[in-house]
Amino acid sequence: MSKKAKVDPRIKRTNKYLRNALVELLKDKDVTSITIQEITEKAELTRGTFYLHYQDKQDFLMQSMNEVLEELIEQVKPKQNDENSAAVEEKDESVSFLKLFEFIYEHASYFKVMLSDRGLPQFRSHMTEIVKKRVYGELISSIGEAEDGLDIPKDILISYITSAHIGVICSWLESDMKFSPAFMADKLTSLTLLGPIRVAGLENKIKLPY
Amino acid sequence: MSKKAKVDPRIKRTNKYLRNALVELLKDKDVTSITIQEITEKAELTRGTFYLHYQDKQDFLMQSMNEVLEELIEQVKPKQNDENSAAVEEKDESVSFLKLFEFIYEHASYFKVMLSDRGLPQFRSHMTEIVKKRVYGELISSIGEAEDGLDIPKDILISYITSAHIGVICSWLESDMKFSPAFMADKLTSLTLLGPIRVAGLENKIKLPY
DNA sequence: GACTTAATATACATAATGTTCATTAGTTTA
DNA sequence: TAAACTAATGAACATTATGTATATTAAGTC
Repeated sequence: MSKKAKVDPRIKRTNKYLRNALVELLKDKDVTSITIQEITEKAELTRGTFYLHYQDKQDFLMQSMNEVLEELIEQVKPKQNDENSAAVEEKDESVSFLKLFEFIYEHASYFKVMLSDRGLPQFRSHMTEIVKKRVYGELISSIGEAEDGLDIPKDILISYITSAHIGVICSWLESDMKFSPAFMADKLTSLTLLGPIRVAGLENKIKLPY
Repeated sequence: MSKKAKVDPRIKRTNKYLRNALVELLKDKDVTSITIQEITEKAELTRGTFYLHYQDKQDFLMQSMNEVLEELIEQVKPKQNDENSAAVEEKDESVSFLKLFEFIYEHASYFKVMLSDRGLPQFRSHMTEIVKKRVYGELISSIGEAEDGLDIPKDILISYITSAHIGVICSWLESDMKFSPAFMADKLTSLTLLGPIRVAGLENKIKLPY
């Protein structure tokens, strides 16, 4: 089951051009007001060529999104010893915050526009799902075990954690990655473990507005 | 400076019909694929009437959004003793989590679609700004004072808190508000104060994947 | 070099947009 | 209540983007 399906280089080229054109256009205007015309023009291709590969704009956007996010999943996935499938149960299946920040760092301009409100709305929710499953999957399972004693609904807790995670990523991207991936991963760990108030050192100084 | 500007009842009616039509359509399809044609049809108005009030679809969407969110700001704002402007400095300017949950509860169907990925992307970012300024404004100021000792960048911290907050709201809406606003406000307070791990009672059981 | 397939150029039907204007109907106010 | 105002309608029209079809050219494969 080889992965390489020998795809025509012209197709690769066309897809790349279309994808790049999209990202360029997203820097100026939001995805809603970008037309297929504009995309193909910027990509220096015919509009007909677009329809040779995609049904419509939505189809194109979703496919591009899925390609990038599947790559992200690959990167973030813990390496498996494929040769010795018995060793898979090994231990430490944990997926790191760090890997995620590193991948995003490498594709920053794409993530920045797609997570902004100019980008595809589905991108944010898709990424949130990925963070949920791939980054916090293990943590979530262990919540399941202790569930009875939990005085907070599990899905609220999970939404809290994952949304906060995505929010931190957005803020980092908007600052044009002022800090290193390692720094970010470290801070996010503190926030998750201690909570935002204690991290800020405000536990005695503040009363919350509830 | 009276607030009531005596707006023609026909205009009010038209706006209401258009707004309702939008929300209805958003239950079935995403905002991108909804046309002005469809909106006016569902509202049982002429397309010409639409252009009498709005420049284009985006204009309409933004205005509707702003109206609802300005109402939210009003609700969430601490009551001022307008008659005695000296008493404004009083104390406890705090804006409650509770008020926010209560307002959203009242307008649940609107918030649910608008915060989903079928809605206006700008809605989420606008709401995030409101939560930042109106709900955590005071908290953020006090961070400012203690800023020197802070070992985490302020904007990351703020993004963490506000994104988590919005995330919890979305999860609540998606569950069709299984819990009361008061319950939600209470849980969110715990999460902010203690952090998600301690709230889940996992502080000893888990190692984070960093 | 022959075969295959992607990209082009072009044309066309369809649908939504945004504008205009004369007419009808509902509100305000003198 | 009649006159004056203005919102909504209906209809027409130019423009733009969409999606499809087809014959031709160019690039990649075997």
